Amino acid sequence: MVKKLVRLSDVAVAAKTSAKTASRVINGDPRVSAETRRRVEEAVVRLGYRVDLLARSLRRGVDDMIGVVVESIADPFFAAVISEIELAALRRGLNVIVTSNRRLPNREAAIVDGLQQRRVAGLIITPHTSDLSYLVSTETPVVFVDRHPRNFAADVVTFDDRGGARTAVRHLLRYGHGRIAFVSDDLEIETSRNRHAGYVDALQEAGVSVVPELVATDCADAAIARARTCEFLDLDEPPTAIFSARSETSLGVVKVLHDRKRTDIAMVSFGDFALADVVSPAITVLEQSPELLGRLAAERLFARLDGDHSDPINTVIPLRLVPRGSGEIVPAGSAGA
Amino acid sequence: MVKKLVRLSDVAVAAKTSAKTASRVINGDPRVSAETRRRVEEAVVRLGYRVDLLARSLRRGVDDMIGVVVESIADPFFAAVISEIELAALRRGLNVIVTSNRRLPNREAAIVDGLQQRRVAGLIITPHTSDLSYLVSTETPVVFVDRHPRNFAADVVTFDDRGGARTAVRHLLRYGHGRIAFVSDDLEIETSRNRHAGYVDALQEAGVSVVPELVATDCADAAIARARTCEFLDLDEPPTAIFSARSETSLGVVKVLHDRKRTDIAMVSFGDFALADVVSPAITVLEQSPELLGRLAAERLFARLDGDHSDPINTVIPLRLVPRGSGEIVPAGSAGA
DNA sequence: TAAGATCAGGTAATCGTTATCACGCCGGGT
DNA sequence: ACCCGGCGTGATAACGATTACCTGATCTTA
Repeated sequence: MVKKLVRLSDVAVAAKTSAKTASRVINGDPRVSAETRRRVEEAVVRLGYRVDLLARSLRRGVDDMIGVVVESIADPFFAAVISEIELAALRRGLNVIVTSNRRLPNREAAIVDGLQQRRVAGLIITPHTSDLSYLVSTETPVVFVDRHPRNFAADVVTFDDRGGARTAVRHLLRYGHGRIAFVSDDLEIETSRNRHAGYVDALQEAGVSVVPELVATDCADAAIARARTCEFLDLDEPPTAIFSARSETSLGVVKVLHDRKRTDIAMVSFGDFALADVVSPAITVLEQSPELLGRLAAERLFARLDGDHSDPINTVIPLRLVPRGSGEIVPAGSAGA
Repeated sequence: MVKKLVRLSDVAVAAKTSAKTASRVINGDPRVSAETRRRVEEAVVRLGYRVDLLARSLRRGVDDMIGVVVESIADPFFAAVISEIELAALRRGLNVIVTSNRRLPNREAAIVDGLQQRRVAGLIITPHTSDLSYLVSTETPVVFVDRHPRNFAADVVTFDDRGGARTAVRHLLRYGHGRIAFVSDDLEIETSRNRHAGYVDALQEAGVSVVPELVATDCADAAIARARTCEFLDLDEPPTAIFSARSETSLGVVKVLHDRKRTDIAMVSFGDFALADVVSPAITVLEQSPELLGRLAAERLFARLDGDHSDPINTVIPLRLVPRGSGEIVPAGSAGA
């Protein structure tokens, strides 16, 4: 039924030599005479031989593949991260196996387990649960992205979430806003927590108190962000500005502001998104580059693969505020900045 | 250096039985006595044994992994397709290797080659080059998505590109447009070609001739689409409507129309995108569901994996026009539909 | 010229799992 | 009493490539 595959030993026979020598040719070992090499190469082509990567990896003890675990593949942010990692891996002759935890509590451990059983060369993980005990005793190099793992020493690449949020909120404060709402994902997620902390930092240093009714930290998707934004606008004393801590939630906020034609409400988004510069007013964003995140993570991982045994490195990517209009709206009745 | 892994034979020794029997327990073979089973399970837990998936796949001849080849992982469309495939695979206990051809001519063959050398259980491919000779002699089940392969019989799942484009252009014609521009990616790509054909169909059946200067088929990204749109608008006789054959190009078109405040120009986009309903005017789109595409492709592939040997099936997903405003703009000086 | 180095090539073991096949053992049908 | 069949089990051989280790032969070099 299944067509017999061509093995290395078949090639060896055809080239009148041993499997070992054929292997040498395949792997570019220089200690093979030109003549033998030629014969082997000819046999490879003639028989249509192709290395069995599973067998090779089994023997070598490590697969030429890196595992990537993100929250969601469909999220443009993670999609960009993955894409960049794949590109870097490609250059190094590695393949990428992508998995998403979809925020399911037990899924992360199961995924990482599975990847280790495949003997991946390395892992790049966006930790969701904080419990990483499942890989405590691992030899596999791991790099964490976007979030810090708890109780686990490894390279981490993140954005300056807290500092960035502080910058964004300061920006709004500077334009005279006193009632600034905060929209984010669950505070269980480290990025949300840090961005919230930055929000609080900025308000406190300006002597503005944090109003609980202006803080919504349960926006797992754009739809929920929409609902919360509506609630904000329906308050007796609605906010004059909104800081959205994530692109996904920003889509919800923008949608509501647009539907209600509230061009008087300022807004800054943590994270850029498509058409942010096209809607009216254009959205002021804190620019974060998922590509850079992916690239730096891949570089770190590769360094480890190359035997870098130094202490874990913590890379923090700074963020840049890109004013486009929505963040420079002054509150009604104000004289402006 | 490398910690010795626990092997199945170690488990066997600890459980005072043979490797084969231990294997039987691991794989849920019923022909093991309860007592032996218990001893093996205990040993597995005590030693922390984990199957080596590489070894298992080598022995079995097939890896529990499916390979997915798309054009770009970062493209929201493909990201959604991949995400859905991954979900389906997860339910079946399979993992997904994701690769992108990035439109590099030789890359596709190399990728598929590599995946086959890994003995993937199946492949889901968005064919880029039309030459698929590299997998002609394959046993591996393959499903093509979004585009048809040339000279290769296999399951294919696509959208009704031509019919959809026809619908979109008819829509514009109905609103009185006579000068309708066409913006798309290269016609080398089958989807572009089909959508262009649908565009021509609609014009011809309405007795409108195709004007070459209103057709731009070289828009590989949003930036080029922007440039072409500018050129259209600068013509002596500019179009009154634009049909953009892809979400990516639509972003470029929308950007220009917005920058120039040309709210008098109608537009329909093939493919929805974030904020399409928020910009002004909201963009009328032909709704295509990448999730459905991914799901159907995965279902087809799984059916093949389960031994379905019937003739290749061609699945075509219909599209729905979603009027939102931009497609219902009537040309200046017209009385309307 | 002899000892040592270098080189091409080969043999056999190994990676960890699973398939093949054979072996006792027990109960039931004849 | 005897044979058959199913069951639980295990020894051994794959799966396909690589690596550790070993041959000879050729080439240096003191």
